[in-house]
Amino acid sequence: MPTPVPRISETEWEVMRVLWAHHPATAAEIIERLSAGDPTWHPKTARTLISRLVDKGALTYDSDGRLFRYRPLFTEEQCVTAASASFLERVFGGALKPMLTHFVAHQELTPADLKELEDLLARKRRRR
Amino acid sequence: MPTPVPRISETEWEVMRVLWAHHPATAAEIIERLSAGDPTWHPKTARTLISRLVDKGALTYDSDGRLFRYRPLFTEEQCVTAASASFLERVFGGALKPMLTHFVAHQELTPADLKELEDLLARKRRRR
DNA sequence: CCGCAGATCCTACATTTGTAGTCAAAACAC
DNA sequence: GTGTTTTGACTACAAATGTAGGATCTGCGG
Repeated sequence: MPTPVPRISETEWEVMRVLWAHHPATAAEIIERLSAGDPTWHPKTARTLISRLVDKGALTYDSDGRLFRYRPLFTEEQCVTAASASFLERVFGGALKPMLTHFVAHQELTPADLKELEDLLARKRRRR
Repeated sequence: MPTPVPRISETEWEVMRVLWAHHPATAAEIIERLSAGDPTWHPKTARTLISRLVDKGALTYDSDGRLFRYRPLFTEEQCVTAASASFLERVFGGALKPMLTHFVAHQELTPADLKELEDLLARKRRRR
């Protein structure tokens, strides 16, 4: 069976997102991109998180001399799916419709987005 | 300003859900309902979580003799909103449409649910 | 060759979370 | 009224998380 997607913590998600967007990448590159988005990132902190992600099997690397080029072991899709299922269960007790209703009701969407989602739902509905 | 919604952990959510469904409630009642849903709940564990929730300001209680009747200090709506915003930010980098698309694409919805959501979106769209 | 910037490795430490156990006081059963 | 149960208070302890600091190695600049 496939290794289950490891549990990724809040700050670890930021590291993963950087790597999904662009990999492989060295620690320095990752840190670079992280602090571009948020200057408060401490390099040491980022390195710790990278190591932990390797430990928990979310990342791996290829050594290039003494340099490591990191890359994700799971796609963003896989991790998103796992985290979403967990969130749905935790906060909405697994009930999907209330969850979607909540977001649609409370958040902003452009008319174009609304239309697009409407179409997606309509297609999905007709396809059954 | 209003006290911010405290951060509620995974297992704590189960305790909160019991209280949102029915409050005030004594520890014994809460434990009762928890183990009804999942017999593996240990009473001691539940009590610890209740205390922690009081500590972090998510619950309060009225003493009735030496008995405590607990009740939520925030509505389910408030906590759901906070947790949802945090999830959206963490997993989807704050992008709502991809999030909705993901759920619609990956989860099961009855045709009736699909229709209902479609209508909700349509109404929302026309109302602007 | 020599020191130094930068890379990885290892260590640190307070908090939060999951999961209970112990203790003392009160209430209830007889 | 004495032993038992119940309730809340306090304690325990490992794993995960957030946030770094220090030690070591090493290739590059001189």
